[in-house]
Amino acid sequence: MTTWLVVDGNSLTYRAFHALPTDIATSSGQVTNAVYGFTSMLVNLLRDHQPDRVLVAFDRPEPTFRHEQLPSYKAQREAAPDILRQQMGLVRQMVEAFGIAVVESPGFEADDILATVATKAATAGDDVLIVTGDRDAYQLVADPHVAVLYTHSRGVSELKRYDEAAVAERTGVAPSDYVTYAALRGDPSDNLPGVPGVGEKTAAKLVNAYGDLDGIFAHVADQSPKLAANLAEHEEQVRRNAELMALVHDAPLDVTLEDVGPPAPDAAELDELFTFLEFRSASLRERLDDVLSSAGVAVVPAGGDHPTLAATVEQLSATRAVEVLGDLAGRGSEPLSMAAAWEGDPGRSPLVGLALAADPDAVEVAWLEGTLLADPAVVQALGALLGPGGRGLVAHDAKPLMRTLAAVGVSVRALVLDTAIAAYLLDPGDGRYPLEEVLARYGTATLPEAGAAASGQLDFGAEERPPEEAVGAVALAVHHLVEPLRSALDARGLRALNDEVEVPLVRILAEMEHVGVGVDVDALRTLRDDLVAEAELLTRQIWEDAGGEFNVNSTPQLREVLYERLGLTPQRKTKTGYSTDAATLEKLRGEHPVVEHLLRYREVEKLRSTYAEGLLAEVADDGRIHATFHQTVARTGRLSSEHPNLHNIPVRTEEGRAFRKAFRAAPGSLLVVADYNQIELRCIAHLADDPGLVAAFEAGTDIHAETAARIFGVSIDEVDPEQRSQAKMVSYGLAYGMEAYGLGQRLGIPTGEAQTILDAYFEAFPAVADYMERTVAEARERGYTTTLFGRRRQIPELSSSNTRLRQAGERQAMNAGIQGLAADIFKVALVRIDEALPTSGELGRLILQVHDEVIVEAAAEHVDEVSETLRTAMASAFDLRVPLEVHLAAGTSWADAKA
DNA sequence: AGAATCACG
DNA sequence: ACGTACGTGATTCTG
Repeated sequence: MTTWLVVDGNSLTYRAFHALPTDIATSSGQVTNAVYGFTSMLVNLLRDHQPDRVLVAFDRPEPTFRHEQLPSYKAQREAAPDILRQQMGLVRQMVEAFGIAVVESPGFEADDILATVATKAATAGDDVLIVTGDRDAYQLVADPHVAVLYTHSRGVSELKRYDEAAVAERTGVAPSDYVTYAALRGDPSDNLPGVPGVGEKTAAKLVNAYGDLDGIFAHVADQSPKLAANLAEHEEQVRRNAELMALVHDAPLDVTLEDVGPPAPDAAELDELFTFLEFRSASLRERLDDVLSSAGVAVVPAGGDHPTLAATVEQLSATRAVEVLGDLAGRGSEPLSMAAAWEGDPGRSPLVGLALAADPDAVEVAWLEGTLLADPAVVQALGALLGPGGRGLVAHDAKPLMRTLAAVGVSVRALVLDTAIAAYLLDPGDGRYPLEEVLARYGTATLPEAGAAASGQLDFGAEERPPEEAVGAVALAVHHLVEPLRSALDARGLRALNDEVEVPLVRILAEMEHVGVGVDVDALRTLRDDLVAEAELLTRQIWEDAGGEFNVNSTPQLREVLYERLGLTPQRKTKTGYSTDAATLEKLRGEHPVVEHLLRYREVEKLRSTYAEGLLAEVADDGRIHATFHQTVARTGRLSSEHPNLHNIPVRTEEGRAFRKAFRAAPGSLLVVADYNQIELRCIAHLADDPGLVAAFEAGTDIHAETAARIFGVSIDEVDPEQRSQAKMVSYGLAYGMEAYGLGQRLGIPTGEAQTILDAYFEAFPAVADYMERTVAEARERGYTTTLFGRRRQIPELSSSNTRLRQAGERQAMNAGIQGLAADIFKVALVRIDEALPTSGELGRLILQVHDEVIVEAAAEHVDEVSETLRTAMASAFDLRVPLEVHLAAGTSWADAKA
């Protein structure tokens, strides 16, 4: 039995493009994400299916292309980003290097070729497997010899097999009826509208009741009046859809099918292409080698071999450790790599041990048991090796390691590269950068399985000892990544940001985590007890209002009570039903007494659970809270805080501020709080270089009044409070890409009025509008945004055909440059502050940061000096076209530190 | 695991 | 016609 593999090159490249982050790129900047995704999938297909005959079909648009008559279709095709079009050419080269037939037909789409080949082959009795990202191919499995592998909704790594039964299950109709069904439903991805009100369910029902379009339109009168009218009105559209969706089964082909054979890969050419495209993934390489050997082609080991990193371990005694650490300090200019394992949470639980590797080719790594950190001589040796002037250090996620070392008094000053942070800078993704994946993407070596396990979560149960060899392999892997990551950072202009900002910040954050912030536990307990009591009272009151007991914390139950039992007016809908959030309840205030009680309950419950109970649970034995600050989570470059989140401690209500009162300075110290005034708006003024906005900042002390005066065309003295608050809201919304609707909602005014205000703003500050437009255009072209410091953020949604997604991408693009620049400046400020404060900590120590605010615990007698240090360091962190203003205050608690 | 809600900048 | 402000993390409930 002959089996065919018939691949749709266009739709799969397109799918790969959208599934993978767009910055898979060569060091010269050639974007390769779609080529990579396609190649990886092709290799898997060849390996898993071993077809007798294989071909890849491509679109060949011509004026006669039958879709070209649709203006929307053509526009979409032309809107495809350049980086996708370029890659389509590379995909072809790749297919050719695999020795696979490339088939196209002038004036036909790739899927017409799939249909033509499938029909001919199946007629001859062959089995055909079609691989595509286009649902139209479902119609082809009407023939039992044909099955379709369709890309899973998430990208290209998963393919789902559709035979006749699977299509019927997915759509509710037989494959032979698919065209009729799809014509009724329409296909938004191809810009083909269907009948309004007819979705998948109705379309399937009509098809199954009346068979074909003629049957359906003959029975229009039998439908409900609304459906009948819609069907009648859109008959022409539906018939045209059907014509466009029905695949052509006799497209002229430029190959003879009998001549199509199995893949005949050219190993040398593939190797050259892989090298050119900088495909370094060891896993892809292995899969390719499988394909090459089953095609009977000798594997050419090139592009560097991929050693599996095996480490032999020297277990160090205390005396030997001092010796080895001393040796390492004295010899070699290469940085040292380090990896560690903990018994529990990295950096927060006892250290099992750490491995050190002196160079990438080392086979032997040194292993220090965690217990050695109790030995003063070992600690001193570590300090000499890693402290100021010590040998360079690289690690993957160095902060937990530094925190552990800070706890024994070693301030690690030698870090030169953190491979997790480098990966984050190269492509800030989901906040997770497992060493294995970084290695697959940028490296030339492979981690053994145990090492992979160790690199994920270096935490092991009490009974299960971590294999030292595995941790050692991690240290070697980190070493192997130094060169590729450095050149990748260089190629993208990220080296300065990495070396001068992110890397120095690691130790600063580690020490802040280690020092922690003091809290008044008794005060928190009192708050908790009061809140618990009030929450109980409110619960009873709400039950009384509602006429029965229910779980007030349950949104579904509350929804039932409010909108069904009590008959309140539903406002907004969420995915699951009517909303009950605070904005909704505000609007329902007058309708029933329960609303008031609910609003209060929510407030009390939030404070009780998240802040009272939540913070108490995080207080360590030393009476302080030691949060973890994440440097590789926020896509904009901001920091985040976890366990607990110290970035969202209440401040906006008096009651909430009680929690800030519980954050206290140690006896003899004060908390000095320094925050940037309006940093994001100042960033906008700088980036847009808007003369009006710059002047507004230079003019006076009240930026919102200044802005209002310019928007409403009045003098600064004539600005009324409402105008000022409207101006303030516009300024805040600006950085988020707010539209008139959103502004109106927040100001409680109609969208039209909000639009008038927005228009007036952009008329007063035209360069701001230009900046926003420019930013989005540039991001759309490149697929990513950059800050002034070069920080990148991929925004693949910008090329989405889904309007909602695309608009969300545009807002992200507008925001990323602004929030990101503010974050960059803030991080520089932290580094400057750390440089300016004596390392002894005798003046004060950084303990907290909240996006634009830093808190230093300062010796009471040095508060003025520390304040000046903070002001200077922060104000001079970066030169904007407007001054960076710093607000300072000091007090015994976070709440008291206000001026 | 995801949704809803809400705290912060 | 639709959806409508960016970025985080914690808590609670639910299927």
